[in-house]
Amino acid sequence: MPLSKCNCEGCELKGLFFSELTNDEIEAVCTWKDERSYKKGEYILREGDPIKEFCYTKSGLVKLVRSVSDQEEQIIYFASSLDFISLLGIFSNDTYPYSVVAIEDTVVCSLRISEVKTFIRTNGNFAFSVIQKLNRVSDNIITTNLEIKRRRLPGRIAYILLYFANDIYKHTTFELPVSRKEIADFIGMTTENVIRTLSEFRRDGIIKISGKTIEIVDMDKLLKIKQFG
Amino acid sequence: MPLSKCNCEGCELKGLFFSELTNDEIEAVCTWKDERSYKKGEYILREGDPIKEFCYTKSGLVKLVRSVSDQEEQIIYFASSLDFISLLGIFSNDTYPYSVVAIEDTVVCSLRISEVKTFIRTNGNFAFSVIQKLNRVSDNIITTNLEIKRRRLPGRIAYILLYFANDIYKHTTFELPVSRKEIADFIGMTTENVIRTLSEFRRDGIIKISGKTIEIVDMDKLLKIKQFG
DNA sequence: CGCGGCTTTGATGTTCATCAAGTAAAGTGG
DNA sequence: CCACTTTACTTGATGAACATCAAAGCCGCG
Repeated sequence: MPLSKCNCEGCELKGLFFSELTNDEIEAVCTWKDERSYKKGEYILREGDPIKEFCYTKSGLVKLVRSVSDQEEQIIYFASSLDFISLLGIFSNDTYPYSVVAIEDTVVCSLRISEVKTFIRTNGNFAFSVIQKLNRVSDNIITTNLEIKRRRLPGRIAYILLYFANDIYKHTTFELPVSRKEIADFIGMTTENVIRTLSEFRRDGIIKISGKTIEIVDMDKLLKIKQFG
Repeated sequence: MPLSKCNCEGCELKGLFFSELTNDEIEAVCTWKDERSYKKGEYILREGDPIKEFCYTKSGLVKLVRSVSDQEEQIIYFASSLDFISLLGIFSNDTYPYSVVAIEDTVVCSLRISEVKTFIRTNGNFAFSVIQKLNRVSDNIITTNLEIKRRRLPGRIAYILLYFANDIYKHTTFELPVSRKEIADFIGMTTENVIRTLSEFRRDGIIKISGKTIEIVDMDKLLKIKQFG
């Protein structure tokens, strides 16, 4: 996995993450930047690994997972492009409390955490920018988990289908990037009941399923289930 | 609710929150500091209010709640002394996405958010300190919610009892600061089932209950229920 | 006193997990 | 490429976990 040539100036993240840095500073960043590609299924970070880098996704889709017992894991969050994947405890822990796995081909940009920490201490605007972004991601994770928690099975399934349709793919037809089991691990239900609910939605004409492809046919009904189910 | 005189130098938070500021800077902080006391049950912040202050609890106990419908609310977290209560989205939102209510008599210290933001931009070490602390709190909330989510009713009750006993009161006998309904709103179950489970624990000789007072009698058994229930 | 909120218990039905069994799909080695 | 293995998916039957409804006791407060 080779280092890429420095092309931060053209990176779509510049405006997001580096808006507070001067071009000279960005030059400096490039000397310790590392851009890597991961295939679907590959581990990007492993639970328990020492935190050495500050990572974010340039493109692709990843899941944050933690194992809660042998054979059992809990999915914390799905992070899409331009999200941070180093966040939970990155500045307060020494090791990652979760793993990050690519669920689609993903490009990750990593900065050495020590250098990021130095930048935070010396560049207040950069620090503020980091706080804002970390804050937004944590907020998202917390809110998403609360929204899931207050719903029952059909509502949870509706929620996640609409999440992929509206937030990730911005289309009513999309390829489910996750297995039924992964949905189950995310919403805290069993695989069988995830499948059953999807089948019911299909029988009721709310969605069409063919393998991993989902088409939302009756958006209104799905929204109502999300609201009241 | 009067402003207190400036006594930050002696505040137990100095080492926690202000360790990165010089005495002169702390002096400056004091000119826009506001310390207030709240009685049990009082609202400290209200969902939807504009975020003008950066608040933390000096002493007491509060709950972070959000209303999810008429008659229904969800408890996000219990914050004890020296916790931050302004966190979720404080640097990325304009209004509070949740309310904060005192569940015991509580003293809250508030700093004007605009001044805190300025300090973050001009004092990198302060910024870093804020990031660390926000990070730790978000991490706690996320982890707690995941731990609750993966358990069933008895495990969830055991979890919250042990949380109050070990983390908050550091004693096996304590006054439950929350109603049965509030426990229910936190763990995502009904009030009746919270009561039923507590009664079962009592019948099984795991705890003693008299009103709000809880005594943990069989710690081993409670720990096992927390682990496997 | 009496009202309203909190608590408690029981009865009942719904929701969900578990177990079982079978099918489809996807990877593996010859 | 095909037999083989494994993994993902699907459906049904059953029982456990939980919500809901109902009713009554308790307690603080006006």
